[in-house]
Amino acid sequence: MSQESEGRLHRLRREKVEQIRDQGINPYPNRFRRRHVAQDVHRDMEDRTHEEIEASGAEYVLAGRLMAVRDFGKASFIHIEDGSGRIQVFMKKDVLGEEGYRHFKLWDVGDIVGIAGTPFVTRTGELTIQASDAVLLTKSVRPLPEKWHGLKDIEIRYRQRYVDLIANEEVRETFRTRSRLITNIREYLDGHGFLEVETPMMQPIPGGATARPFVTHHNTLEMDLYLRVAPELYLKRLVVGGFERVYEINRNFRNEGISTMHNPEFTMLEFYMAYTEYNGLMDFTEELLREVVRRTTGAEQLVYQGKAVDFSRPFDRISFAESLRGLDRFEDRHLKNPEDALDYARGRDIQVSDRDPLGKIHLKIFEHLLEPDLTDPTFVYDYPVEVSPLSRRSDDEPETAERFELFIAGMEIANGFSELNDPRDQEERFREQVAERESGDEEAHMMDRDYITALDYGLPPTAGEGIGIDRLAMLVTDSASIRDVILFPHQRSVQS
RNA sequence: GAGCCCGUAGCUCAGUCCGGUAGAGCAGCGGACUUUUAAUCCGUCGGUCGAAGGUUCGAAUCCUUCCGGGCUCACCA
Repeated sequence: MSQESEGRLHRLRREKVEQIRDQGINPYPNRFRRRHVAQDVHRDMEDRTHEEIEASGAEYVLAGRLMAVRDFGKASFIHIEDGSGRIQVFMKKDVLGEEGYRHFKLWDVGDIVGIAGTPFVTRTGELTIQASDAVLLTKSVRPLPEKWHGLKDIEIRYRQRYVDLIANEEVRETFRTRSRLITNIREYLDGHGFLEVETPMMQPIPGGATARPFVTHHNTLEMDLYLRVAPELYLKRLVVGGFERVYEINRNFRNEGISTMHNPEFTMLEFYMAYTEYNGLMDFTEELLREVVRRTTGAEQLVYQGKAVDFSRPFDRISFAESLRGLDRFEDRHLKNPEDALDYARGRDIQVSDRDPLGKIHLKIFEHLLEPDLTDPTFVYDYPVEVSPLSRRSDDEPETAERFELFIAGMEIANGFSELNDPRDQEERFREQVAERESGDEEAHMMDRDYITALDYGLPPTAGEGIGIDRLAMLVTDSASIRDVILFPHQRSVQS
């Protein structure tokens, strides 16, 4: 089963490599210069008649992986595939010569090969290169998955992504789309005066989110370091330093559960805008996403797992409390009284604890009963302050945080808020977190004195936000699992 | 961490309910075929049935444990 197992086919092909060497042929030469890709041929010959194509006399030098062979004895049709696509090649003994055709017969599906030739159109209408020259470039010694069904085994697809990418065109397209998505986000932010920065992935004090970190150790410094759970506190230090609009697209690491929505390392966009508060941030986010989705997919509407999602209309906005009030039989007393809220949750099979503060109970109710139904992009704003330890309190309602989350297709996509810039308030909240940590909460924050010092110098009024890039990639590629948009998702290691 | 499901040839899958000589297609190998499209036709090789133990005259099939994966839940974004 394992990739190390000595399959019969693998052994035969390795023997074949030795036979090829014995014939004086290098199975891995590197002096071939490709001059064209498959797409060049398709593009050049588009809109031409068969006669024009054959009369063109155009010469192409192509290279790629041999994906299919249809052998007729003294002639063969093959398909080769390169980074741009596929092209059919006609291998004819008359043209290649006795020796050339014998060389071709050494090829196997999966080999990397180079060919030179001229285009024509076959009887069945397929644009094809008639090869005048052909050379083996890289011998492949493992059999490819089946041509028709492809590779379906999810475990092999994730563990040996290279095979998945060879076999499944739609997987390649998914990762191209992901890349385009990120490029479009960068361009949008760069075009709006943002500076892209890189802040530490290894941090002495992991901050900016409530999550269990991974720990590592630096030998020379003789200190433990944590893989970051968020770049937040560093990015805000940069706003203190005068970079008024900054962003970072990079990995975060959280030592927590794995699911279709969670990978231990995941990619997050975090950005900060000075002189904006959370309402301005919602406006900005809406324009950013509409534009990025349109540039990435070509439309402002998409279908995710059978559900239509519309980015073209103004995003829905509803306050957290208002959304709860819309629930069946949810009354004011459930909003104000923790015991009533507990009853409400337990009556609907939501796991809550007597120790949960009111805001946390409300959040659990929201997550179970409301979040899954938020299909079109929806901002939910004004969260309970108890579940928003990093955001600024509302000046008018101190129990409410100036915070919003954006939900799309039932997924939490973004989390943003007006930043807390009062150093004494921040210090106090750190102290509370430290107390929780000492009473056993591993996710609670540690004290970050230097961050307090930075705030002492003065953080201008600022709003900041994190957008989960993997989840956004799931949306634009219609992927059901986060592992389908991460090239190498983590798997348990195989015991041999 | 808990529940449910899955693991059979290189790949895609039957066979497991109801125990009785491990199958198919593709790929491979040999042969025919100079415009095919999952090419076709003839022949042929290929298995630690995830692993270990147990029940049984006999286990891919029933039982137990373990390994790996998927989904749901919990935590989280």
